[in-house]
Amino acid sequence: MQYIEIKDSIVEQIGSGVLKAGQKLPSERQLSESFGTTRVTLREALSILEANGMIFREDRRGWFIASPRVCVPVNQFRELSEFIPDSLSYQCELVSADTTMASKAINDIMALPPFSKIHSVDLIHKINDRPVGFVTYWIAEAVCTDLIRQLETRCDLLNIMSPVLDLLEHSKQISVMVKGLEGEIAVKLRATAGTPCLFERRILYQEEQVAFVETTYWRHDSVQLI
Amino acid sequence: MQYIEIKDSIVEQIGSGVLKAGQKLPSERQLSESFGTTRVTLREALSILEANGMIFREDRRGWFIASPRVCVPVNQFRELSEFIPDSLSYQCELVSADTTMASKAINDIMALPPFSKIHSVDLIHKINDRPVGFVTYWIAEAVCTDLIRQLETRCDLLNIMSPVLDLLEHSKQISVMVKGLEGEIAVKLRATAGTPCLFERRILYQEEQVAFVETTYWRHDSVQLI
DNA sequence: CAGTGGTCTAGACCACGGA
DNA sequence: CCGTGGTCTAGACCACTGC
Repeated sequence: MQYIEIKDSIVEQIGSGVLKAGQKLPSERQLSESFGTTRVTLREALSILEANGMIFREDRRGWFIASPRVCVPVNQFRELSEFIPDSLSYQCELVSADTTMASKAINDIMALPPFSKIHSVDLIHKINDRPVGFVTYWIAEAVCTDLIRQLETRCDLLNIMSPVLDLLEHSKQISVMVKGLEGEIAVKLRATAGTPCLFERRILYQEEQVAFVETTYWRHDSVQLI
Repeated sequence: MQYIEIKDSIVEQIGSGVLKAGQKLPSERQLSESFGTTRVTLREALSILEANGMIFREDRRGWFIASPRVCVPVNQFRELSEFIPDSLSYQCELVSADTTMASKAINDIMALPPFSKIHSVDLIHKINDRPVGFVTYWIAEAVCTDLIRQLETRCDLLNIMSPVLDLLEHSKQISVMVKGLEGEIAVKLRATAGTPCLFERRILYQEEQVAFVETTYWRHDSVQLI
């Protein structure tokens, strides 16, 4: 199995420090020539490293060396920024935020009464300018009437909502699994369709009713849930 | 993108009930011919379905339709058997169990005093006769001196240790991430090297010392952590 | 033993990223 | 506009599974 040797060779280069976090690998054609093989076989080797989170791909941009995973708390509702080591930069990008009638997809999870309105917010976590997490919030309007306006000037949604979240904390439901990225979310995370990712969903209840849903797709090389 | 159409076509077949959970797909050569394409492109489509946990691969055995994910509690130390729906069968297979001096790999995590002995136990969770989880336990000998002997007749380790675990529960450390399967574990889970899996580690402390380490590699299509 | 999946070759074209 | 990664073709051989 030639691709195992290629993989090991690249692992060694990373371990020895010749290849550093964030650095771009040479082009697939160059690499396959260096290893005396074809692109198909080379890509097999890269896929294994990708599955292990040692390298990652940005769609049509190439392959890069991954940084060590950032720890993300799954049981606390705290801003990700608090968990980023000083050596890395962090930025949160607001993708969209508005208040609308619940769609079918939302109602499948929230089971709201007819004509309920919810806040729907999408945002992206960026570490060292790389998008690593795509988050969607669905929040019953009554829970935080002023949310959208506040997001116009800041995007630390969990901070904004922290008083509310503290109240709801007692009945939460968390779910974590692996999913493949698809569609808009894949594009926003600069991933190709089908890239496996870590999927996390947190639901908070208020009087038996779903009040708060957070859904995050994490680039799996970037985070570790704690 | 031809492989997207192929993927969608298979998704539809699964949705419509023509393909049922556990069922084997036709051979890659047959499928690629039906779709009028090559094996490479067909495998691209299958890989996306695999990343989404809709189908899974058993090394050299073929492709199968996945069952819905089983919920696995990550915050409680309860036997998996309690969480298996009645429609599925569950079995726990003891791979190895013995008491030895801690190796380097173990000490990197447990940081034990010199010459400490630990119980080292490997076991496999099987659902419907399919191995879906490979678990390794490292347990300080003093914590449960009689463990190995008890495992000779039963393999519900968490039940056996439940009184101890209840005592240690107050200081636990949990970590979840995606990893690629490799080596013996890949073989035992009938997976090919590099298959992404859900990796879970739970550590319990006793008086600032690591007393209990549980490491699980889950086939990602099979489980959802809650 | 037949057929399968795993691995590999040697090309090709296209759309997109970045200069 | 060049080079890149994404996609695809049409084969091939081998080791293993399951009969």
